[in-house]
Amino acid sequence: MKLATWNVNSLNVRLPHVLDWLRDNPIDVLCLQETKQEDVKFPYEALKEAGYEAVHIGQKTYNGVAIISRHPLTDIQCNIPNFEDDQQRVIAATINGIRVICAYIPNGQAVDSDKYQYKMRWLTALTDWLKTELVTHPKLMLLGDYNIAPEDRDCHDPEAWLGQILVSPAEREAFQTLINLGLHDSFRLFEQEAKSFSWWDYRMMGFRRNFGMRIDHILVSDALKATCIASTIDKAPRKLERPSDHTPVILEIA
DNA sequence: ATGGCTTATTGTATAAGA
Repeated sequence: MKLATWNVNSLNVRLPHVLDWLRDNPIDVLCLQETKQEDVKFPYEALKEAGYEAVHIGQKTYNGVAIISRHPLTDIQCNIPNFEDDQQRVIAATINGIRVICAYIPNGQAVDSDKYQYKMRWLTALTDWLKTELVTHPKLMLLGDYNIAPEDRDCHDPEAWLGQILVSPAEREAFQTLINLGLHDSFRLFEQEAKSFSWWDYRMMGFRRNFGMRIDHILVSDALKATCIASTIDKAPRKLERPSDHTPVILEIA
């Protein structure tokens, strides 16, 4: 089974890329972030024609997450339980016995901003929820845009970014706290090229110069670790006309 | 390099992303 995560930066704009990508790649489950559309506009029909079921929670302009799957989705959960949040950033479903959680973790804007405080609060709530979720669902996977580059090697220029959002010590500690629940960064279970990134700024020819960050991740629980076969980043969609600034991260499991 | 891009919006400038 192959699962992937992709921040599409508006599904309205990127639907052709998503459909083309699904046609060309044998993906079973795709988690999307930043659909930026209300549920009434979500392209259930086009995805169904492509052979996928979908669940989505969205809003106008910002955020919005979806899971699309070739296999049945059950026990749908939207948002983090007991966490007051008017932003649509989490959707979860059970697929083939695996708890699949799709998350769009807040960006944070700047370390001295309210949005950064929200990001940190949000990460705490996510961690608390996952702790209980892991008890009932040992086979669990957290896929999404984390807006955190866990290590210096996940950043094209750690010195320039020192202390900034995406790499700040508190964010990296929060990532580590997730790992300490018994999760594993599946991309790092395998040998990878140096300077592997999943996002590149639209500005300053970021992609052509490979000025990027690895901020999209697939964490897997202890119970799934041994089933992991390969993890890759597919840069092809980032090379298309009008691309998302993120590109898909893929995990293959047995 | 604190942004030169891209998205959406009851728009014609602003907010947000990362």
